[in-house]
Amino acid sequence: MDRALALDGDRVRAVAWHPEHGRSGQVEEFSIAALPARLAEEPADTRWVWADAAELYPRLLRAGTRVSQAVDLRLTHQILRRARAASRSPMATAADSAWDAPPLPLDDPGAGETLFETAPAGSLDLAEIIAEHERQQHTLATLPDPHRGKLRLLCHAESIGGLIAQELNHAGVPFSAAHHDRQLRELLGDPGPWGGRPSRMEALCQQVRAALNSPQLNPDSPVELIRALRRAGLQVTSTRQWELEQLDHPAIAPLLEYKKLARLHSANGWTWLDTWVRDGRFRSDWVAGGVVTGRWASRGGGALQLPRQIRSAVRAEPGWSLVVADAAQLEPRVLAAMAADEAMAQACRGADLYQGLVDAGVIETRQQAKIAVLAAMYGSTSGEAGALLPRLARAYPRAMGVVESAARAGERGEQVTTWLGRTSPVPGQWWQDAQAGAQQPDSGREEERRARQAGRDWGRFTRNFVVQGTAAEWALCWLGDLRRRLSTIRDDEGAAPELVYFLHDEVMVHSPAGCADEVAEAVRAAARRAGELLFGRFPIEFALGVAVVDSYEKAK
DNA sequence: GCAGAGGGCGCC
DNA sequence: AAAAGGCGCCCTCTGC
Repeated sequence: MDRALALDGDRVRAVAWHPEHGRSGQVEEFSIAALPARLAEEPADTRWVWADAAELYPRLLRAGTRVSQAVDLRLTHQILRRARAASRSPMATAADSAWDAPPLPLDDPGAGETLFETAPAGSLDLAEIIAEHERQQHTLATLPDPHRGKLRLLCHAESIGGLIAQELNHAGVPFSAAHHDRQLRELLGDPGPWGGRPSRMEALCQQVRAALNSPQLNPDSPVELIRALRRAGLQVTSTRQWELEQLDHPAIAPLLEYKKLARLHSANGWTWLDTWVRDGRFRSDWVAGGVVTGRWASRGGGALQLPRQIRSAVRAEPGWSLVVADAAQLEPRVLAAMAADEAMAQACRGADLYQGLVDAGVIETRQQAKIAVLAAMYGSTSGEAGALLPRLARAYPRAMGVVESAARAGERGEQVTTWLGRTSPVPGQWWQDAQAGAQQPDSGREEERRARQAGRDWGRFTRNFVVQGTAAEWALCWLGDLRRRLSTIRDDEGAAPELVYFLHDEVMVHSPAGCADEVAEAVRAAARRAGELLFGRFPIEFALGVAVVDSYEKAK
């Protein structure tokens, strides 16, 4: 049984909704404060339906209440809306005019194509929630097989992801501010007295100024820096690390060191620590489905870019462990499975796919295998990568066929879909303009070049979209199934493990030390389940690295 | 004084 | 030497 919830000020309205009979029962109304108790009365298999997990779930979590499942209408809408619009998507074959009915209440009038391009819409009332849910369920129910099953799985997993994002926000990553502070002082020196440069950075800055004979130089300004370097006789076109590394000059070593520290200072220095770390937890705002490909995003704190340099400050609490797991070479494995490429799947058997390619005699060295595989998924064609691609194409024509045809579709401006049915956006106006420009009677070589370039660029995007997006689907299923398994694990004292971090193909669980091994096994079991959910009996292995550690730095 | 663009770099 | 997908965030600089 579904039960829809709507928030209206500090009141909650709820009504039961049966998937086959439509709405049923009386509308109840109660205060927001009574919601946790009301949820606790409901059978555990109730599927809640709400506009958006971010609206209600944080309050429930603060009140100590968790829900096992809840349809997130916003996330589901996002998937279905774009799928419906795509000409070659599974949705296109569904005879469903209901989905064409615009504008849906979740849409902000005048907004761009995706809901995420706009500020969060206001909350929906109960009638709107029921109507939206009915439309979504109807759309899903009328799809032909196998799209129905796949898209249902995707929407379900996405909604669970919406819950998990809020649960991660609530939990936070265990983080030792004292340890981080010690590390900052070691690397950067003492913090500047009035927000100035820390002492080691200041010393390096002076060295650079002296070596370049530019006493006023601000090394944070690329314009000033290029000017000063040129004055010193160095022909530079940018201040990028790789370009500076090529130069032979006494200013370069301290400059590179300075830039490294400046990055640490601005991105994860004391200001960051004060802003994002509180009570021993680093808290960001996770955004499930925040990226077009289905990957997650984060708002604030740079949760998805936590530098390796500072990961030693991520520490389990005393008596607890971190169970850190990452999926090895997830994207090429996903590609092998979605292409049903048995030869490539054979090379995936083992912890190291790249070595698998070497052992299969496809490519000579592991390094070359890595370059070739990344090139296949990202669409690079030049240099060493380009030269290696024909080897892959000969050995694994099915897998290469999948990414090649996705690229060709993108070059034509068409949309592509992931394995479960997430659809890529249409190229923007700039792309249409470039194509139209080359069609004009007076268009010249420059216009044609631009159109071809835009086509190739979009082809690289769609090529990567199918792989990155399907990998995100695998990871979402992995995460969702792991969450279910964790809910039954406790140590001898009744303490429960909790998910605290998710990074595309990597998860972290903060677990009582006494059940950490059980958690590690759950992580492995969830990965196997994710593979089955997506690819059924197709024999593809998703190798995991799993570590039980006290600090994140020891995980890899 | 603020918004947005671009450079640069961290993560996958 | 630069290349090849997806991001977020900080800094500087520009333009209003």
